[in-house]
Amino acid sequence: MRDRRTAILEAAARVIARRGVRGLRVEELAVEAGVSKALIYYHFDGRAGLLGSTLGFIGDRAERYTAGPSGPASLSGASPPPAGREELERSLLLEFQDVPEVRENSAAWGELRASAVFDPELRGELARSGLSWVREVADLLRSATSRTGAGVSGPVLVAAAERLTALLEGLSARWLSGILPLEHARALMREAIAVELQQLGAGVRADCDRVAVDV
Amino acid sequence: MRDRRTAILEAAARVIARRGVRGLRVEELAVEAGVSKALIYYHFDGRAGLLGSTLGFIGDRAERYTAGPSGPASLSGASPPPAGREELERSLLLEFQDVPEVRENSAAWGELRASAVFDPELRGELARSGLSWVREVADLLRSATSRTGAGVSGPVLVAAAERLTALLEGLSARWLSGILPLEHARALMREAIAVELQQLGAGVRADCDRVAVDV
DNA sequence: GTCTATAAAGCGATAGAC
DNA sequence: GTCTATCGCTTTATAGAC
Repeated sequence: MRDRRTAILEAAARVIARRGVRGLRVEELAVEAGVSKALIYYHFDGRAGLLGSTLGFIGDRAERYTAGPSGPASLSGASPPPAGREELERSLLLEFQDVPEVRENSAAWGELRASAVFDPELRGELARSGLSWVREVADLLRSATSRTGAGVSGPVLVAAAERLTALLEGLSARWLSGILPLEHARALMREAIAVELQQLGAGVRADCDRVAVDV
Repeated sequence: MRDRRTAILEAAARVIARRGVRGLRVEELAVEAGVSKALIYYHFDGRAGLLGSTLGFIGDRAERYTAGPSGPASLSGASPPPAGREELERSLLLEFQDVPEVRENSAAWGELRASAVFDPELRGELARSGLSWVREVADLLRSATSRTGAGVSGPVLVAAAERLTALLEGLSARWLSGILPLEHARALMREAIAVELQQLGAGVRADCDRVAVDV
């Protein structure tokens, strides 16, 4: 195991995912992390400081697994990144998996985002992580449209990225609160990607033709 | 002022919008409502019962201002509902206004949705309200596409409605947490509506042609 | 750095008078 | 129906030993 401080942050992410930010009790966190309560106060500046650090920790971790290799498959070779659209879909659908690490990160992230509405101290980190995420998705959109959609301007890509990331957060919230099945959320996300790409001029041309025929 | 019970619910919506569900203290609510703590326990079944009642109250209020007339302008006559697309935009952009009642409702709704992730008791009401909202938006989409997009199937409309409502929630969360300016949120929402409508075959035909020319 | 023990405060909930 | 007063548990936070 890594140093105690990191162990506490990992435990905090787990507890937040399970109980929410308001449900996080320093004592429960201590048990989860296998340390004493006092040690948490030694390493962090009270409960508030702990939450801030945890938000940063979760943001970093999310960037790591979003930007990283696409799992076991990537072991098979040092091939250059896959075609833009696949990479885009992979990246955005990554959040919709019922595996502990992902669910934990999504839940914790959603909690901290919701908490930021009432706690201005958390907004800085939230804005920072959000911005880099939007930029990343905008880049993926550019790659995905580089062949067919040449000449798409930056702001248009950024707007599409903002819509896709905001949609992802909305769908994620519904999934986590149990009112939207996982597969349904994935399907809606995939469709949204297709719609945005088509709008940017990278969609399957037939779709656009079909629509025209309907008229 | 109405009866005390209603006054307490109104105060609860205000406090939740200000402090969040997590931050709601019975004592603070008592001060806000101008009553004693004990009276709250007399009218509601503890804190949990109070939250449940408040969720219902907020849901009803949201339906009222979503389905209701479009403000002062509607005083001018008993004209039938406006063209589908305008009505759709009006309905979805209604949530993005920096007036107390709307902001309060949005914030409280977002809070209760976030709380439902960790409190299964809140999910029933959430699912009920969410479903009727999706249906309403799907109906508006049908109206907006009835001329040019004849023959669009129900499930396709529902999926588009689900994407738009989920996007709205995602954008709303960002607006309320102060990382997305109100006007930017409105613009993104409007664009999303345009993109979805075009996909459904109701968009300005020229857009699709333009894309085809780019190839 | 890490623990045990304890102080201090917060908060939900109730009793009982009016 | 509404209030004042208070109880009692929970939770944050710190003191001080090792």
